[in-house]
Amino acid sequence: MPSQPNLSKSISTLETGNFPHCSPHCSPEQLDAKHLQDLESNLLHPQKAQRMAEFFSILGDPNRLRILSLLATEELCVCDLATTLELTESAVSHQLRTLRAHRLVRYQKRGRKVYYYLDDRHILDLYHTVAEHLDEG
Amino acid sequence: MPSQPNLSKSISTLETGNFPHCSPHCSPEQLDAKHLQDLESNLLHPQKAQRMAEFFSILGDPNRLRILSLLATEELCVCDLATTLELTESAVSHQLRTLRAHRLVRYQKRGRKVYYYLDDRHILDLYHTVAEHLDEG
DNA sequence: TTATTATCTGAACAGATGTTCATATATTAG
DNA sequence: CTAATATATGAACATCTGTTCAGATAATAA
Repeated sequence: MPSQPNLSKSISTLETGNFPHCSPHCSPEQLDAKHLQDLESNLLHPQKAQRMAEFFSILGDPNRLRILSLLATEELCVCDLATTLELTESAVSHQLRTLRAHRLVRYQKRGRKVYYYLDDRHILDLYHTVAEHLDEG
Repeated sequence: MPSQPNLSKSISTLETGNFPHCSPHCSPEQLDAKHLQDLESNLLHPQKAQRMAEFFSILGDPNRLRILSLLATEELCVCDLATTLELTESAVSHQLRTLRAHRLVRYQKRGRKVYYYLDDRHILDLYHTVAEHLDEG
């Protein structure tokens, strides 16, 4: 079962999009206690960072992304995915297992075939945001 | 140098958010040539999938995410990052190298310190989209 | 029934990844 | 100048990851 933490609040301070580049922090002295406390209030906590990292890691594989790109259009069975992607059925099955475990896809068995389909449309937003990022020079 | 492909067009078919779960595809026959051609037109091509996967992989490490969460608030030098995150300066430096190589952070040298800051505010959108995803039960 | 098809799974293996350690470079202090 | 500080870097190492392979399960076909 994947964990479902609430991360929105912990990153609320990031929402302004205001980056103080080259702010007056040129002091050669150490981090004082107050400043360090400020920093830690904005810091992503280890557990949450871990969960977010795990999620991003799932999208960090080209074959998983290609599987998702196919499933975004229509549901497909393992053998059709394998044929289209030119991968072994075993490799596809292993990847689908990962995607299933993290609730990115669901499946429905019909006859001896198993049809997979996207479970989460937020992934499309991620696609688009990354696409935007990569579009910029 | 990170590549900057245009991915928007190739995923334009994903934009409807319309998932034909359990569509009339129950046929036991093979993929015909036409259907396979349709699929391949929506398929993320290997090179593009590779680039997107590399980008997601960068965000797929908890310590890199924690570095970014700190830099989202203010620029910081390596030693301050290391202190706050309780990592060695070497580990932080290695991670910053990765973030630098993929243009997620920039740096400015002042004296013997090197101050890093976020280079890309799209990362905040990614944060939020993932947060939304993880918020759902 | 047996044979075939579709999928799943664990083990093994190779390749990638992140940290540590030692060392190098560069800047400032004394 | 030398010493100390801040960062960077390559090698070594352990761990993680994705694929292949062999074998297991389940459903259909003959």
